[in-house]
Amino acid sequence: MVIKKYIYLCSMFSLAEENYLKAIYHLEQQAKGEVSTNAIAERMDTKPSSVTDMVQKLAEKKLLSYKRYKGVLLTADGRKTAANVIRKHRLWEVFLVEKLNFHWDEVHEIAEQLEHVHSEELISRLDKFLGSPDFDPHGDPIPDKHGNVKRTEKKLLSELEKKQRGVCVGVRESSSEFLQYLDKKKITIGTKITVLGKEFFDGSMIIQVGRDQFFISKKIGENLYVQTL
Amino acid sequence: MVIKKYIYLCSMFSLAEENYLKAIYHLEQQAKGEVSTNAIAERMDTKPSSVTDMVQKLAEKKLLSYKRYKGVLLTADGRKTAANVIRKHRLWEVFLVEKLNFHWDEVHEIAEQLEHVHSEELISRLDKFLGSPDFDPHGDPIPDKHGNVKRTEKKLLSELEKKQRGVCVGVRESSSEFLQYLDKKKITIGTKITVLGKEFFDGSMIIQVGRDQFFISKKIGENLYVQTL
DNA sequence: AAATATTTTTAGACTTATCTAAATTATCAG
DNA sequence: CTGATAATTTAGATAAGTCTAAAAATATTT
Ligand SMILES: [Mn+2]
Ligand SMILES: [Mn+2]
Ligand SMILES: [Mn+2]
Ligand SMILES: [Mn+2]
Repeated sequence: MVIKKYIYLCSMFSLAEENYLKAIYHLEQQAKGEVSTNAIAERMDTKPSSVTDMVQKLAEKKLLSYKRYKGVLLTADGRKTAANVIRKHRLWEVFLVEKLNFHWDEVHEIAEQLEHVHSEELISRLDKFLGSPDFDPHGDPIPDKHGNVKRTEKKLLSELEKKQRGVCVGVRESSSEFLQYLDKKKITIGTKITVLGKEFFDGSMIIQVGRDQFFISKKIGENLYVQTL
Repeated sequence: MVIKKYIYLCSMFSLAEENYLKAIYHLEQQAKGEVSTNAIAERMDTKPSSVTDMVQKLAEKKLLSYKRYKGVLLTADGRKTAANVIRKHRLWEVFLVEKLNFHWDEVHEIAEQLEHVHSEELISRLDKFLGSPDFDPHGDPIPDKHGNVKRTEKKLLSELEKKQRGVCVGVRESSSEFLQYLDKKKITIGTKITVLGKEFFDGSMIIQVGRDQFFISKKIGENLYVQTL
């Protein structure tokens, strides 16, 4: 029996290419307009010179548009490819939490690997197996197979005013530390939160979660997404 | 947010290293004794010179013992590492067939990718989720977490004599073509087969499967494992 | 508008994993 | 035992993706 070579190469994009596309996709959403070389380098924890190399390669492949010194923008192709990687990442996260009982702060690293497994059929069946979920365990929307994302109305908890009420629909940061803090405070996706007080000096708040009332810093409020009720 | 680099590198072995270890492990089982450079090259579909390079690297890492011109043998470490990759491959194959309803001839390629996802916890949970299966969809034994394999008594269908009866417990080759042939003939793991006749000239047989009786070539008989009843 | 600082790109080097071609060692037949 | 053949290794090249250091372009200050 002869083993097939180039599992990755015979698929369309390399692991490195997919990771760059994903990073650029996310950066495009945050800061509207061209994405800078340095921004990509920082997000990917690489050097700007490496980014320039890769960006030139991706431009040749028509996945993004690039003019020297002017930053990049994904093309329709590039955006679709990136969204598909993100779709896979988030579906796998759902699998890990719903089926393998991982905790929501443990799944990101593993999904970073699983998202690069190439098989349309696999993802289509995984999606069905999971009941075609719309959101991942952190409340992030799962793009459909065409790369379209249903963007929902949500704001940061820090944007709520005194006496307003919201339901937690997602986290902006999903580090273990932050997610574990939320667990300790019994906050998860779907939890209802009422703002009892807000301090303008430092942006801190007093909130009510279930029967508990407690203080949260500005940083917490700026990393929790809610829908107002 | 900063993305962690080197998901693969911070785990112990590279994709290429794991594939070499796996290939050598399989070759060791077939032909007892040292595994030759050419044999590895053929199985991996690479050139012998590439094999020499990799084998020298793996020897430095104490995963195998190597003497120039004399072939290689896995060390205990090397064997355990290889068995663990095979464990992952086969568990994922079970997942694909049992949970995602893939057909047994569709899962190998996808498992070739999934087997390189690094996370002990993932595999331990996957194993539990699947009910700690002992065999993969092709009847191959799944090594335990220490790399131990329960080797079962099995022989090739071609070794059976006239009037002997056996139950299919595995396939030696698992190409799509062969597996689809077996489906057409309604043979799968667990199917009972009776040898009605055997032709010494060409090794062909007449067998009974359920109510059907039909002719099979030597090649078929040499790729089907059975346990005699 | 010129000087300075920052960002971005280029040039050249390194690592991993691969290849071809040539050299070396082993094996086998006479 | 010796020469031919086969197997294996070495040497040198290549491609992908990264890095450092230096050059070039852009942005910001004064
Ligand atoms: Mn994630
Ligand atoms: Mn997520
Ligand atoms: Mn397989
Ligand atoms: Mn198998």
